[in-house]
Amino acid sequence: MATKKKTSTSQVVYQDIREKILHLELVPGAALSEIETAEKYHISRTPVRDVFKALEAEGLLEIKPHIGTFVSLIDLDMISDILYMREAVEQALFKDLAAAHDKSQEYRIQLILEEQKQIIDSDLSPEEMSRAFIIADNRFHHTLYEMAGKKHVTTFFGAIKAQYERFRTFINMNGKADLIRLYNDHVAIWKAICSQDYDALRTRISHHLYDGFNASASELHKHPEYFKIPEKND
Amino acid sequence: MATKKKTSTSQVVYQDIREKILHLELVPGAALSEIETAEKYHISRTPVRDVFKALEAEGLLEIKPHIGTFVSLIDLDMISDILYMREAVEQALFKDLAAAHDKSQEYRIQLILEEQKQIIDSDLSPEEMSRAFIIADNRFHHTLYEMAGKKHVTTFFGAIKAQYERFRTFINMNGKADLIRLYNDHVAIWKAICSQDYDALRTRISHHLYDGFNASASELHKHPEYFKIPEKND
DNA sequence: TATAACTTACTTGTATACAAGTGTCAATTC
DNA sequence: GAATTGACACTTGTATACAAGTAAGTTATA
Repeated sequence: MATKKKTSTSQVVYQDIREKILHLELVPGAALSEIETAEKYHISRTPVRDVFKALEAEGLLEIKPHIGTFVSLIDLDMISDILYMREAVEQALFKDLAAAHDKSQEYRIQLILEEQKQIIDSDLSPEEMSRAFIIADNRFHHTLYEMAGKKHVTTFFGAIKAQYERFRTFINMNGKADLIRLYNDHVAIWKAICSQDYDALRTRISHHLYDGFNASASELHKHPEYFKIPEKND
Repeated sequence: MATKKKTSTSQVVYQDIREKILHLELVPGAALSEIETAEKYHISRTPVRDVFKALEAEGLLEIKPHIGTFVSLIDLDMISDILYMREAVEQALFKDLAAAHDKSQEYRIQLILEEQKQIIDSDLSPEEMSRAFIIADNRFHHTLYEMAGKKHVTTFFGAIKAQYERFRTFINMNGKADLIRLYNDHVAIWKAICSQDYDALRTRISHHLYDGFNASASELHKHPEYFKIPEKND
């Protein structure tokens, strides 16, 4: 659903544009032309259209027929709902995992946590560090899903998480302090799962996802044009 | 994300093929040719490709380059995970809704429940009745999401629910008895929300989604070729 | 007869010309 | 001068020819 193994040509273009959107090199609202994009990558409009359609399905582009193709605006309302769903699922799933905990699999999480610690302690540039940590962050969550026997949860959240990661880039929630906070959350969550401390688990999960999101309202005024205006329907 | 307002031509083809897949007129594993489809609808390959790509993104088609395009197999493992996520989200969301219940909005759910009752009591054919009820069923859930201030949850589940509805067609979980069971669940859930009976709410939700799914294992042998074989990786 | 190589018919991928809709801007008209 | 009209440049939508890869069937060969 999210992972596509198309032909290498369009695959490269897809990944490239996708990352440019997620890293805000292509800002929300920016116009993309099929012809210009085709010339830029030395391909024809056909594979470009395939890429645009795929990115539209992911919610990263908006194709307006006969008008143009634009990078979608960030929808804070949607991100809020995504985090809500993710918390609800992780509350249930991590609780189940704690109840049916398999010690023979502990090494998998410990390896990931160690990797995250090394990333934080490394001398990578801020950008490289945050990108490396995001990958390890996703692996932490997805490994827990898999250990709970719900590996398809990864697929679903992966498709919609693009929205959230773009927002995370915008508020620059990738400073070292933020990464350390996330790492400490991961350690605490894992410890709570192993020790079946359900109260601590619930508390940690409820803060893990939302804290960065809610602390960022002050950043929004810098580029209000990046954000979708909430519809005031009825 | 899920709802697309493309040009009418390809929109019609998209809806038509999508419904044929969901209603098992196009069975899992069946081959679809771009050229044949184009000739059938009197259009060219280009809009057909657009439709195929959209259905692939939805997980209903599988495009194998230079080999063919096939209706995806039903992945029971994935459906199980979908139901798990949906239950987790609805447990949290309906609980929140009960806690912050707004009586001025009760009429909206009551209208939907009344509509569902009329559908069941009508003299529609079994197929028409089940299709009408599924629409009203979706509206029930989605209205509750919206009342809880989480309307984007609808978008998210809508995209992945296609998988589940196809399965529901297969096991023929659309007999009058099933519809009545679903309706009674809806009434009970709504009553529990209004009366803030959290125990009853939790119990009803946990059965509402899973009961039909788990009771259907005996039906699977009829067409084992429709189902994806679980990968036994490591 | 068995096997290997090749022809062939099929698939999707790509390039490109043209159709059709949209918005801007200038010229025309009142 | 202001409003309207129309030409034009731009966009994506569509049709179609060709490229390239796959698999099966056939033929030739050992």
